[in-house]
Amino acid sequence: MGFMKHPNRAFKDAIYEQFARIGKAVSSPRRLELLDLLCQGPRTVEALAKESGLTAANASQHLQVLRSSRLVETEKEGLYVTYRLADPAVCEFFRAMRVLAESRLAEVEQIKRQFLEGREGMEPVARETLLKLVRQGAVTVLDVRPADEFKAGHLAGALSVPLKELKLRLSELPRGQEIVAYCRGPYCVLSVEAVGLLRAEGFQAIRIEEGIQDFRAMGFPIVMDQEA
Amino acid sequence: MGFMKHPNRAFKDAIYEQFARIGKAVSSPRRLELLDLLCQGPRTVEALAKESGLTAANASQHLQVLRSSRLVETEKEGLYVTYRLADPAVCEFFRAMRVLAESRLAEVEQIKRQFLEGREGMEPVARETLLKLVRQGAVTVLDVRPADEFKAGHLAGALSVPLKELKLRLSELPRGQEIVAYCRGPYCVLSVEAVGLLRAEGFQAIRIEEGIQDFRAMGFPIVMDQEA
DNA sequence: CTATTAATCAATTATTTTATTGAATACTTG
DNA sequence: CAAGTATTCAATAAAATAATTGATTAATAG
Repeated sequence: MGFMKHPNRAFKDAIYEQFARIGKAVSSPRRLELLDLLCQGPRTVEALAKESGLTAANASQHLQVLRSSRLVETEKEGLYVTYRLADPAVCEFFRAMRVLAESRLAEVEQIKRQFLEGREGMEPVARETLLKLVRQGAVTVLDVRPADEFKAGHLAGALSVPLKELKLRLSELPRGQEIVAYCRGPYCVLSVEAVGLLRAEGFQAIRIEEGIQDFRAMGFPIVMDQEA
Repeated sequence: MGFMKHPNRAFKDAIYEQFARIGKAVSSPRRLELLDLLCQGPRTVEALAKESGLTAANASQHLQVLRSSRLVETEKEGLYVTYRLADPAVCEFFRAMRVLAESRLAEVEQIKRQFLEGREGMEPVARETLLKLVRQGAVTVLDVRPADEFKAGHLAGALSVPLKELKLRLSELPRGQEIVAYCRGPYCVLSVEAVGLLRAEGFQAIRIEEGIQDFRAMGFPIVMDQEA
C-alpha cells in the first residue's frame, strides 16, 4: 500500500479545485465590478471598460476569466462582443457575497460613511417607512439609471429619469411631494448625485440605498420591458 | 479639474476591494476544503490539518487568511486553538457557491461520475422517492459521520453509526429493510464507503448525496444536541 | 525545571496573477 | 479594397500567493 491509500484525496482535490474556479473569478476587485455591472444587464466590452475605468485590453482579459469560470457568456454581434450573465443565479450569488461582506466586514460600512460624509440626507433614513411609502406609491419614485437598465427591469411605478437627463427634465417632477431616488444599489453613486442636484434645485429629495436586485430579493414588484 | 473628476472611483475601488476579500478567501481549493469542514462544526487546527491532508503550518496559514476575511473565528483553549465559522451565513454562502459550481461547471458532475465509476448503486437513485421515505421514516436512516458532528446537528430520526464503528455495530441494523446512509454531502466519501461495506455484508443499503446543510436548506427537521 | 505538543512565525522558493503595451484579428463601412 | 474600430492576443514586468522548512512561542504534564 502507500500511494493508493487515499484515492479519495485526488477526488477531493479535483472537486475543490472546481469550486475554487468560482472563487477565483470573484477574487479580483476589477472582476467584481464588471460582474456587478453585468448584473444590471448585458454590455459590450467597450461599455464595461468605460464604466469600470479599465483599458479595453484589461477589461477583455478579466471578462475572459469570468467566462472561463462560466459565470458569463458572450455573443458576437458584428463588431461588438456582448457579455452577459450566464444565469440569473450568478447575480444572486454576487448579491449573497455582497451581503456577506457587508455583514462581516465592518470596513464596508466605514467606507460608505466616509464617502457620504458631508452629503446630508444621503444616509439611510427611516428605511422601513420609506419602503412602505414606495410600496404604496405615496411618493414619486425616480429611477436614475440609464434608460436601457430601466427597461431591463425596474420598480413598478418608478419614473425613468437617467441622471444625465435629470437637469433637463426637472419640470416633470413634483415640487410639493417627496421624491425618492434609487439606482443600482448601495454602492452606486447615481442616486447620490441625483439627490444632490435635486436638493440644489429646491426639491424634496431623498435617496434609497436599494437597487433592483435588492428590490427583487425583497419581493417588490419588478417590471421588465421586452426581452427576458 | 482633472484629478478630482472622479472621487467616485476611489470609493468604488475601496468597496470592491472589500468584496474581493471574501472572494480571495474562497479562491483557494485548500481553504474551501477547510471551510467545508468548518461548516460541519468547530475544529482545532490539528484536526483540520489532518482531515485535509495539509501540514499544520500550511493549514494554520490558510486558516489565518480565512480569519482575516472574518469568515471564521478562533478561540484558544489551553494548548488548542479552535476555529469555527464566524456566522452560519458563511456556511450558507459556501453552499451557494457549491450549488453554483455544480450548475455552471459540467466538470463537477464529470469528476463525481468518474469517482463513482464501478461502485454500483452509489449514483443518485430516485432521489425524490427516497427523500419521501426518509421524511416518513419508512427506512432506516444512517448518519455515518463522526459522533460529534452528529451531535452538532443531524436529521431527525437518524441513527448515528460513525463509519469507523460500522463494522462492529452491524448487529444493530435491520436485515430486511432498506438502509439509507448519508454523510457530509455529495463530496464526502464516508457514505460511499459505508454503503460499500454494508453491501459486502449482505445488507440492502443505498447512499443519499445530501448532507446536513442540504437537508436544512430543503426544510427537513434537524435535531441539535447541546450547544448552538 | 524540562520535555512535549499545538500553533504560529519567518524566510525562502516556485508559481500564479495582474496591468501594461503594442500588435494582430475580425468585422463594418465607404 | 482600404480605413477604421472593437476585441483579442502575446509578451513583459511587477506583485501577490502558495507550500515548505525550520525556528519560536505558549501551554501542559511530569
